[in-house]
Amino acid sequence: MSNRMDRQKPKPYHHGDLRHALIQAGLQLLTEGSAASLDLRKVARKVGVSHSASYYHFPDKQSFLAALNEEGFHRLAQAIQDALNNVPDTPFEQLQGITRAYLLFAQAHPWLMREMFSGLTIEREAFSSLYAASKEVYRFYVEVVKRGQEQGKVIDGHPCELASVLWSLLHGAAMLLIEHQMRPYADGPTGVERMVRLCTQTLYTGLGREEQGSSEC
Amino acid sequence: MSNRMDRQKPKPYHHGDLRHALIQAGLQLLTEGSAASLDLRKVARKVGVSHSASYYHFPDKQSFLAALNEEGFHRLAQAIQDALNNVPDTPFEQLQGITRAYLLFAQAHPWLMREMFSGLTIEREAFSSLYAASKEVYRFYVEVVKRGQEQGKVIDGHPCELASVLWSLLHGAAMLLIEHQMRPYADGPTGVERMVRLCTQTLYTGLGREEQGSSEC
DNA sequence: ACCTGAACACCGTTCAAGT
DNA sequence: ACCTGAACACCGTTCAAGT
Repeated sequence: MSNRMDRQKPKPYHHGDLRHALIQAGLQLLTEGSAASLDLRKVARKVGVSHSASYYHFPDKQSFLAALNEEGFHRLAQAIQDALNNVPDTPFEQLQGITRAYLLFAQAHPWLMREMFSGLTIEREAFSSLYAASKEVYRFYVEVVKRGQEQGKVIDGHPCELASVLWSLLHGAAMLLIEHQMRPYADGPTGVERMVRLCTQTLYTGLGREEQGSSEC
Repeated sequence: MSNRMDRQKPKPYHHGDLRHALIQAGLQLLTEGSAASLDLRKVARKVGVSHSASYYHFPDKQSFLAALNEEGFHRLAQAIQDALNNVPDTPFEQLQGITRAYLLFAQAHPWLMREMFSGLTIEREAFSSLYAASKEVYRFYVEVVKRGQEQGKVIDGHPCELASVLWSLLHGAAMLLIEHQMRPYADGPTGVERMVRLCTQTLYTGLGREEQGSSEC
């Protein structure tokens, strides 16, 4: 995304592109999971640079975390995009694809997801580009709802509102999943797939039913 | 819950029931919202006690936070209980009641909710009583699903699985709500009520529809 | 323009010592 | 049994100084 390596890496003094390296190291630490909350000095150490160096690129820790979150949203959006591209253009399949992408992403990057959505470490409102990145994800939900409505397969209603409900279910499922709050049926890859089907089905047809007759299943 | 004040508050040396006072002060700081992440020394200061005093009651910060979370889950369970008691015994009403209780609780105690579900500050597995407290909340979902099934108003399926989906939607909605991720239609009390209806409706009848004919609404 | 090193305030945790 | 005070390691942030 950033255009900093188009020059042939002059490596002028100590580090060619420190800002980028810091973010990368931060994401790395996040995947290693050692991060209760990211530690600026540890990140600097990992990059092999003085701890005060980062202050040239980020005014404070919160800004650094915001940059991490932003990258996280970009990757999440990419994952969703890829999933939608590899799935038939029917509302149900799209819904299922987006659900699967979301849950698998969360399972693959639990600490990143926690960082992105904890609400503890940064005020999202204060960082407009971060807000934009999160909207990027949100847009997919709106798109899926809209296309479903055009095909007459999704109920009427303001697409943004319905998209919010959709996101809510995916997000809640993702978070409870990585907090191991829905064991044992959601452990491992097969468990996730089971959860995907459950969520999709619920989103599509709901939990209630009209007919009172009992049916076996 | 703890039986420490049945003696007539002897106030023996400096503080009669420090453990309880620390938790109370922590919850207080959480409601004041100044808490990016709780600060043991600040809590001690608020209680008017030395910062090392808390280490007699909690082995470390994480244990203290676990106690806070536990209290949070108890309060959440209580709020849900109250809501269910004041609502007709039909599955739809119960679903709506539980949804409303969850969202209102989150809106009233955003920092507590973030703390409880961030997953950043404590490992929930390590604290069995905390785990039990969260199950206390989970049980309500299972109950609602089961009763709905008994009345033939909820689809077949393992109650725990369906309850997980239910919790997912509520939880995601609550978190996105307090992160202001679903503005503008969910600001203020009327906005929350709108969200409650949306979530309940979606849970009950889903987003999809079979009939292709267009209907105005 | 970009980075280092020393310095400061502050937090989590420990431990010997107080009542 | 319950609490204090000094002490230590470590983090976020600043600032004068280096290249």
